[in-house]
Amino acid sequence: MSQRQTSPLSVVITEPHRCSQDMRSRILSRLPIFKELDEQLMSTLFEYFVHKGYEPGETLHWEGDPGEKLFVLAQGKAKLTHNDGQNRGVLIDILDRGEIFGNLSLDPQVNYANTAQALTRCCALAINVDEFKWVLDLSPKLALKTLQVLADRAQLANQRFLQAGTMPVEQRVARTLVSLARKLGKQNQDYLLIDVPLTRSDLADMVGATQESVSRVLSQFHADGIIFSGRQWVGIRDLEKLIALNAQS
Amino acid sequence: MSQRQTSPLSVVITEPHRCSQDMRSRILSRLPIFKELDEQLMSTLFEYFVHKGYEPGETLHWEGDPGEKLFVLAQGKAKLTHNDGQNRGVLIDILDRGEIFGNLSLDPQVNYANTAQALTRCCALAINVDEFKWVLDLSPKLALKTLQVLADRAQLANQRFLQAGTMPVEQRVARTLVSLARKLGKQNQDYLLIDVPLTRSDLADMVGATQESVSRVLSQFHADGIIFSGRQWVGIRDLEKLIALNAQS
DNA sequence: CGCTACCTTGACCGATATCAAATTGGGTGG
DNA sequence: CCACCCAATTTGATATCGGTCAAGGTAGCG
Repeated sequence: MSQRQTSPLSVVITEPHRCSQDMRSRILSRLPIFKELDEQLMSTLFEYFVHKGYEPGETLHWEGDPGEKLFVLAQGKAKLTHNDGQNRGVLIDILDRGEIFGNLSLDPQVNYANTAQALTRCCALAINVDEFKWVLDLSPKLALKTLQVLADRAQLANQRFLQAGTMPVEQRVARTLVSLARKLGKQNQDYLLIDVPLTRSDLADMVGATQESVSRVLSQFHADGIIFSGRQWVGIRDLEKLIALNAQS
Repeated sequence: MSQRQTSPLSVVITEPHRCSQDMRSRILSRLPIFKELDEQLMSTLFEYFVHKGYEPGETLHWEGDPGEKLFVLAQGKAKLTHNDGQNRGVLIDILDRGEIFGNLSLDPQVNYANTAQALTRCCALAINVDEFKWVLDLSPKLALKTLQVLADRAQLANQRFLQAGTMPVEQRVARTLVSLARKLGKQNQDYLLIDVPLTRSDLADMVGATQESVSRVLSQFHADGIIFSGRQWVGIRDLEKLIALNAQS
């Protein structure tokens, strides 16, 4: 136990401010949203996307700023947060490769409703909403897919609100870990790593609790042999037990 | 004070299961969503809408059922809720005349994410999502408007979640009353009536608290001369003070 | 006028937030 | 590879908001 440790999290190798042309169009064409687009349209649409790299901690867009763009994460991970003044915030979602965010309402008059911040070195593609709308006119299916994304997010938020009032912190943490594992899990030696740098505070902002409470819960889980953790990372040893925890009651 | 009281809430006079053809198209054409549609399209779209009346307590659609339709409330009030098993639920929004709800994702494969229930006698127009989509193909602007509705709702839910963890119940109730007053307020003699039948439980489901806690808070507000209330209704005497309450800290 | 669903009040207690120190993981530079 | 360092984490003690359980009240519909 006294041996030297390094964080088990994946290191993103992308050069900052750069992701290959090739990768860009590959990412885009794989997106469910663009699946049913005809090729002609797709290539003109892709022209409009600009790419940019970000270092961990850098902000892709700020809540409250004019919502000029729509983003797609091409590489790395980012977090989507919503703040209320200087107080604590909500961590709405962890964004992974291929996810869409930014001004989903597609109305440039509307400000960004949340802030996107890089968790790892990452690369994002962005398009002006006006240009996106222009394509939308040609393919309403795109709009439907966008609707779906928003509907899911609204749904998620309501569920969180519900759980915040109903369940004890322990269950909320358990549930959150499970869903993170499903989304970002990476199998290591003898545990399932949640492959993204997440502080206890981040986790706290996801479940609606304090950093300290989350820490206590994780300590307990650790003592019970359910998880394995370090700074900014959590590995799951016993997913079953975790699932059982949030099913009961 | 010993004089006989009747609820000050407005009574909806609509015949059940009936709202005039005239009213229907008037309601629809006034909707922001349909504002920019050309007349030809609008009239064909309106053909698809069917109307139906509901008694208080009746359900317009159930969470979990196949999301076949999109609704527009033509008259009366309804509430949109989200439940988790038999436990407590969330009251997502109070629906007023002209508001859209139902399966906003417009994917008939998706189930309704929430339940809509009449609070007063009311009348709603409904359209099959398939038919709506058909019109969508002709006018993508419609989709944009729908996106806006969803984006707002997601935003609202996140704010609620944030407040649930950050603010004491008193402030959450104050804030909720203010927003209800803004949306549904009707000026009476010496108070601003929130013109919709809302139980303490409903209010509790909006702020994420128990009926009892809400009752205590309202009692306090009453003692402080801020509000005036009876069964299923609340009137606001001092809106300023209420606003001050949720602004502080 | 009576009944019942809705609302109020009280007592008690537990889960969490807060405040306050330690402790340490693991990145960095030598 | 090792020593250093600091932000991230853990842990403790304490206060308290608000949930739960349990009776009563009462508004206002029929």
